[in-house]
This record gives sequence, structure tokens and C-alpha cells, in this order.
Amino acid sequence: MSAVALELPRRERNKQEKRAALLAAARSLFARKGFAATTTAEIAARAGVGAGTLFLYFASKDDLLVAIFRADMDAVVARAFATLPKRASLLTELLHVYGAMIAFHERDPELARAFVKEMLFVSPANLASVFEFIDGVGARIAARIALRQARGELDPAVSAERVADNCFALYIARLQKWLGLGERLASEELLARLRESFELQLRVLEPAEARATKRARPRTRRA
Amino acid sequence: MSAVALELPRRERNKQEKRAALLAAARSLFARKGFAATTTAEIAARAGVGAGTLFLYFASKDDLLVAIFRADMDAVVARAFATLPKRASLLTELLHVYGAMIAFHERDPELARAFVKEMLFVSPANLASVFEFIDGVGARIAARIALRQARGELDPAVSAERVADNCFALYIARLQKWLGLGERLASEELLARLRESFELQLRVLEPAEARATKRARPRTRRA
DNA sequence: GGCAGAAACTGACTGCGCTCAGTTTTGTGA
DNA sequence: TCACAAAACTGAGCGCAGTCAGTTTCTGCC
Repeated sequence: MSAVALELPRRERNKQEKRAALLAAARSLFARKGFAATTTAEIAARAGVGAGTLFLYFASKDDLLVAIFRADMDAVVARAFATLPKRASLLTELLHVYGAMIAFHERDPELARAFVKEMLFVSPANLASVFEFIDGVGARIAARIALRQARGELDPAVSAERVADNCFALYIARLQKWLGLGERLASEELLARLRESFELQLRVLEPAEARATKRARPRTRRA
Repeated sequence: MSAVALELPRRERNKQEKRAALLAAARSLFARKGFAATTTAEIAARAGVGAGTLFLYFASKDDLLVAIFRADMDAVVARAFATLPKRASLLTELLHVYGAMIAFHERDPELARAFVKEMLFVSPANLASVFEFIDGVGARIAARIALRQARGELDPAVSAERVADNCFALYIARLQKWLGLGERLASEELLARLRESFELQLRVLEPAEARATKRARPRTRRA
């Protein structure tokens, strides 16, 4: 009958603790031994539960991975938006945010590969959480675009949401290709490719006058 | 010492035949029972080889699937380009081609899901073949763009290859999201989303003058 | 033809993700 | 306090993808 007991029903508390224990166990084992080399039985044992219990909390081993990654990505993105460079171009801001995500993926390519592969093919609950994340990033990018549109720096006739959405799609596609390639390429390569893709997409936001001017010098190469 | 024997060394011939038999067996079993419900042992048995032999020809069950799909997609794309509508806009042409691919995926969503998920995470040989396909589509789309640039219909200062590349990335990302969603949505939905994405990307190709004109009426809604 | 070495093939076996029939724990109402 | 239902948990067991030590088939050479 302590004060603590009032906060939550005992059952619910236990469940949350077990879920957290499983996530923690999985996180540490994945980091130490890698995703493929870690068995679900090990994770369950380390979390102090039976082998079958893991699957009451996560639909599959992949599901568990996505849950972990999803949580980490939130922190990465929050930090990236909090440290946006001042007075930078939209392109720079985009690369700052997506660059942070890429850097995170680069820390453990094996996990990243598995995550990116499974991301969209998990249990409904997890899938909803992934979409929430994607939409969250999209909305924040859209806000950065809208800001500039309001200032008259970018064409306000173009839908900020749709441009943001396209950019995320471009990011995902490039990231997958990069991770699929047995990551022989440096992340700088990926960032360079992404910059090109974004540049091409963002050009649609340039006010018509600016664009007409640009046309005079057909190609802008060498920085 | 017959004439036939001269064509290829016996061994090589046998290998090709076994590979073909495995592909045919897998194709028919996947179609009848579904991908998940078909075991590699069944496929091997139907092809008349031992269970282990399958893995001398394909690195994994997924690899086998990708090999099958890849071959079919070639035919689908070839057909799509051969039946391009006359005097249509670039956007219409793009939707014709990608629409054909989507229609193909819609025929067997379970297989399509597995394919799209594994596509970039297969054995090196298969991966190369997948990239060949992607590049092939990209090049053909780029050619359609270049044609219009040469005619003066589109801005020649924009790289046709890069626009085509971005379009493929947009396609892949949208397709994955659609297939991941337990395909409750009709393919028309996907096509509509894709049209929006392409529209936004292709706008970069509009000659500057045309674009300045368009700006007069800020939004083009209702068809 | 016959032999040696290589290449191709085989299927019993392994390890692991996931299931499910049975057991324990928790919450509730008398 | 006890009975009893429901929820949570368990781990032995199952099915299957993928492996590998041993076997067969092929090829080039004398």
C-alpha cells in the first residue's frame, strides 16, 4: 500500500519492466556480438525471462530490432534539429539532419542493414511507430521550408510537405542502396549522392526569377 | 561426338539445365502455395536434385526469388517501353512504365513484398543483376527525357540521368511503403501518390519561361 | 582404356526462430 | 480469507533454411 503502488497497477508495471529489460538485453547483445550472432534465447535469458516470453512482447527478432532503432533515431533527429547551423541554406540544413542519421547508421552497419531492410515489414504496432517517425521528420523539414517561403526566399506556390516527403523518399532509397552494397563505400560518397538528389529536388522551390537567371550559366560544377 | 556436343561442354550444359529446372520449380511452387509456405526441400525435389544442391546455385531462398523476379521484370519493362503511348507527356510515359511494374507486383503481393524487401540484400551476383536492371530502366527513362530536351520541350541544362535516377528512387520508396502496409490500399492510390511525386520532380525540367508563366496561377488543383 | 584430380552433388545434420499446451501469478468478488 | 477466472509466463518441441563430410560424375592426360 505504498505510494508507489498507486501509480500503476502491479501487472502493468511488471510488463513495462520486462519490456524494458528485453530491450536493454537485446541492445547490449546486438552491440557486442552482432545481430545475426545473437539468439533470441540469449536475449530472453539475459532479461531474466523464458524463451517464449520474448515473443509476447515482440512479434519477431526483427521487430525487436526495429523497436530499439526507432527509439535511438528519435534522439538522433532531435539532436540534429537542435543543432541546425545558423543562417545556412535549406540544402545545408537537410544534409545536416540526414547526415546525422547516416552517421548513426554508420556506427553499426550490420544493425543498420537489418533495420533498413525490416523497417517497413514489421508488426502493425511497430509499423505505426515507424511511420510516426517518418512523418515527424517530414513535418519538421516542411516547417523549415515553410519558414523560408514565408520570408519570400522560396516559391510559396509549391507544397512544402510534398517536397519534404520526396526528400525523405530520396534519402531512404539512397540509404538502402548504400547499405545493400556491403557498405564498401564511405559515407561521404552517400552524402555526395544525396546532395545531388536533394539539389535537383529543391530546385523546384526556387522563385521563378532566380531560376531564369541561373539558366544563363548551364552547369555549376566545381565548388 | 554428335553436333550437339560441340555447342557446350557437357558439364556446363547440365549446370544450366539444373539452374533452369530449379527456377521453374520454384516459380510454380511459389505461385501455387506462396513464398513462405514453400520449402527449399520441395523446390529441390521438384527440380529433381538433392536438398543441398539448391544452395550451390542460389545463396538463399531469397536469392532464388530475386533471380525469378528479376527475369520477369525485364519482360514487363521491355513490354512497357514497347507500348509507350504516342504523343504523350513525359509524366504520362513515366506512369505508363512504372504503372506496368506496379501492376506486375500487384499480381502476387506476397512475392512482391519478399522481393522488394530482399532486392538489395542478396548475393553479389544477384545484386549486380538487380543494379543492371535499375540502371537499364534509368537509362531508358533518361533517353525519353533527352529526346524532349533535344526538341526544346524541356530544359537541356538539367541532367536527364539524374532526374531519371531520382524518379526511380521515388518509385522504390513509394512501392516499399505501399507493400509494407499489408497492401490494404489499391494500386490506384499508389499511382496517384507517385504521380504527385513525379510531378514535383519533373517540374525542374520545365523551361524557365514556362515556369515563370505558371507561377501566375499559384495552385493547379482539380483536373 | 584407365587413372587421377577436380568439380558437382547429396542428404543427414545443426541451430535457431517461433509456437503452444500446460503452469504460475495476479486481480476480483463474496 | 478463499475461490476462481483471466492474464502472464514457460520451455520442450517443431519446422525449416542452410551446412558439410562424404560420394559420384566428369574431364584431361598417358
